[in-house]
Amino acid sequence: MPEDRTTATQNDEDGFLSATALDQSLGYKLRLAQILAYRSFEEQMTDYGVAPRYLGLLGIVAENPGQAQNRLADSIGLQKSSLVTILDRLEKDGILERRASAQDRRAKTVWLTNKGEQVVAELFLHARDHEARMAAGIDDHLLADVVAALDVMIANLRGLSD
Amino acid sequence: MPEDRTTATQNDEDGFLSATALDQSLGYKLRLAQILAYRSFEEQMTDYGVAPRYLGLLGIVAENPGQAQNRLADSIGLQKSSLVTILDRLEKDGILERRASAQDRRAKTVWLTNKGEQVVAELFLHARDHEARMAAGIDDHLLADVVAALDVMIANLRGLSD
DNA sequence: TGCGATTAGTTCGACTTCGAATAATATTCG
DNA sequence: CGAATATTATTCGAAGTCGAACTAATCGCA
Repeated sequence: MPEDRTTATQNDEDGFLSATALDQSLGYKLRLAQILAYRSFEEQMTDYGVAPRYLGLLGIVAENPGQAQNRLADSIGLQKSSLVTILDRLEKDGILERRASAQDRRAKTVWLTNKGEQVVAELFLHARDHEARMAAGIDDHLLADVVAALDVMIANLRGLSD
Repeated sequence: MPEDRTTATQNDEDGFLSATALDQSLGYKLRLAQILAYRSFEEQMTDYGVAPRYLGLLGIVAENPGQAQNRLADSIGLQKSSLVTILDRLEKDGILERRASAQDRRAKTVWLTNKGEQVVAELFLHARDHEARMAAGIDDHLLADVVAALDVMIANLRGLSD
């Protein structure tokens, strides 16, 4: 499809619109990269229900068994109310389970099931492959710098909202 | 609140849970950074309705007046059906307007209003400030590398879904 | 020890985004 | 030229996330 010449445009090289004002916009690029990354990964992971979308959460539960819901929600950047239905579905799919806390009768603790551990292990293998394709052409040293920079931004943003 | 010692945990330095498996996970960090960045920015921009959330879209419309809805949706990574209510609300707030296309009776073209141009200019000033705080401690050269790396990832991800 | 403040999880209505289906229109091809 | 196919925007029900309000429980302090 030839470029639309009826209105002034600035295409990037693949037919998507862009804007000079956004060229250095971190927030915008984070959002776009995140939307595309999650959609792409979830499209490929068709046998795992909602687990691919919440692999970050599941990874944290795997290495921190028995944590409370509010801590998990905080850690992945979602509201505690959002976690209710997320955990409902992961529990229904047999990926994790909630247990009552021995220390605090208000609290629930969250644990992976045996099936959950297997699913998480498989999804991490797929995720590694997907990330290799996402990051193709970026050398390892730069990639490590990007990850470190993301950590700094996350820490800064967390500090902004205190 | 002291560390919870009843279950094995791996805290990071600010009381948020983490996981070794996620330390190098680009997808997860993109998502977390994006959630926190947008929430933080939107919390500060209390006088602008939904415009702050869609500043990326508005920036593209500003520099590409008169584009079709599906191209805008593709460019910001959302489904065309999502754009319908987004444009409805931005139009209702007087930020932009849709016009019928002269070339294609199915299509609508999207234009900023005068008010929209002003709002976008103001929001970009605020966004620049917000991004400075988000990226505090990251030197300019590394930041440029991060932006470039995000562009490569976005291009790779777009290529994966074709 | 009792009480006020705070916390943990849930509910509910609202907001944001998705994907299938639809109507209208444009394009392609025999 | 007409039928078949593809495209654009919209609708609608569903999924994902939010934030206020609520109940139950805990904590800290006088």
